[in-house]
Parts: sequence; C-alpha cells; structure tokens
Amino acid sequence: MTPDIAPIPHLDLPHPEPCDLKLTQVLFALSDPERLAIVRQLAFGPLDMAQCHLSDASTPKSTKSHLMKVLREAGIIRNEASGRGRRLTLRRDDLDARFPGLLACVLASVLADTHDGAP
Amino acid sequence: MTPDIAPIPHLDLPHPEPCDLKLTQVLFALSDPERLAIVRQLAFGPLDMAQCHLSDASTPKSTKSHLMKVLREAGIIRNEASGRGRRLTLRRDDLDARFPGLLACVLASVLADTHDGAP
DNA sequence: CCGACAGTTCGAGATTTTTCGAACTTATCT
DNA sequence: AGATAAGTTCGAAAAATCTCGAACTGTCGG
Repeated sequence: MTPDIAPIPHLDLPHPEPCDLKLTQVLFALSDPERLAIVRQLAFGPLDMAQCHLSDASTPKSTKSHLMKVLREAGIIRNEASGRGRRLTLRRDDLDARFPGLLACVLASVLADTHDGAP
Repeated sequence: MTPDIAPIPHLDLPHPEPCDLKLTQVLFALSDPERLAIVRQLAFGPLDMAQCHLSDASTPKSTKSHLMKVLREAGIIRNEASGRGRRLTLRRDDLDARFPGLLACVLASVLADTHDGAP
C-alpha cells in the first residue's frame, strides 16, 4: 500500500473559523476552573505554553495538552508552533466578533475573583 | 426513633445565595443547548414549567426536571411552587450582581441566533 | 375522597469527559 | 549525529453527566 497522503505531523493544528464558533462549545470550554485559569493568564498577552502554568505543577503534559485542545477547538485560543515550543494566544477579536462582550465580562469576573483562598 | 425534622417534600427547593454563585458552574449550566433554550424562553419573563418547552416534546418529565435542577443549582433560575405546577424565573438581578453583563451578552448571542435551522 | 395532573427524587445503565502513560515528532544544543 | 526539551496523539481506565422509568408528593376538579 502506498503511504498515501502523508499522516501529517502535529504542526499547525486545526482552528475553527470565527463564524463556526459555537456558543455552547465556548461556554463549555470556559466552564472548567483549570481552563478558565489558562484563559486568565492569556488575558495579558500571548504566552509560550511552557510559561503557562496549571494549578498543579505536576500535571502530566498530556493532560495539559488536552486542556489546550478543548480551548483551541472551541475557538478560544490559538496554538501555533514557535521554535521548539508553542505559542498560545487568546482569540479576543474572533470571540468578540461572534459573541460581543462575552469574553470581556467573563474575564472581568475571573479577574475580580481576587485569587484568594483563605483569609 | 423520632421522625426528626420531617423529610420535607419537594416544595420550596434549595436555591444558592447570590454570593455563592460560581462562575464555572454558571457557564457549565449554560453550555448545554437544551438548557440554553430554556433560559432563552425565560428571557421574556417568568413561565410556568408546563409552558416551557424542550426541543423534543416527547422528552420524559424526569429529564426536563433534571435540566431545571442544573440551572437552579447554578443560580440561573428560580423554581417555585405555584398552584399545581411550578413557576420558573430567570435570576437576572442576582446573576448581574455577581457576574455583570454575563447573562446579557449570552442572551444577546442566543437571541441573535435567529432560530433558523435550514434556509 | 378519588383520580388526573404536575413535578421531584432515586437508581441504574448509557454516554461523555477527564486523566495519564507510552510512543512519536520536531527543534535546539553540543 | 545524538541527546534533550516541548508537545501532540492514542488508548484505556476513571470520573462525571445524562437519560429514563418507577415511585412518591402535592394540587385541583368532580
């Protein structure tokens, strides 16, 4: 058998078009604390994946990768190859075009939650 | 044994306090198409549960009840006994106090989605 | 009071998500 | 080239959700 159309490695991953973003999918992606924390970190600008931390630093790479996948497939973040690693960017404009104000007030609420645990 | 504090039937169900609303829980509750459709119907005012329709009219009562429970426990709707049935109300003010603007733009996006299926 | 409504709760099975290790790919460094 | 670092993908097990029937509670009409 011919190897066919080449398996294509995992460089440029698929990202949904702005018009294809689904509200329910976006809300679902944001409904997980860990993913929401990732979005919060990206609110201040793009980040290399290695610089983007999870609440538990000992979480396996595959789990982190999966969290990113859910966010990417929902159209919330862009995940591009950059050198040896990956650069993560919040798709602010695309989200705002499709769901005006949504990201802004989610971020406002998240950031207002003054990272406190116990007084 | 004494019957104790009376098992309490399913009249007044528990509703979270405004300050106890969790953003992730709210987003999760809204992330389901069926639940979002319910919220859309309540956007124009309270409704008796019997008047609140699901996409599939043949869905069992217990399933409908469960959808309402998720919305109620997230603090999105109020579910009060009213005569033989139940009255559902969107907790607009409470949601807006805790997550300013969130419900508004979710509703705006949902309502903009001009209930069309196929052209 | 009895029966028809209207809904909630419980439990079990079905479906979906999450988690994590192993194998693999690419880029950088020596 | 070989080694290492950084991630993705795959598969399977674990955990969370959903779906639905059965049993139950309360209300309203006769």
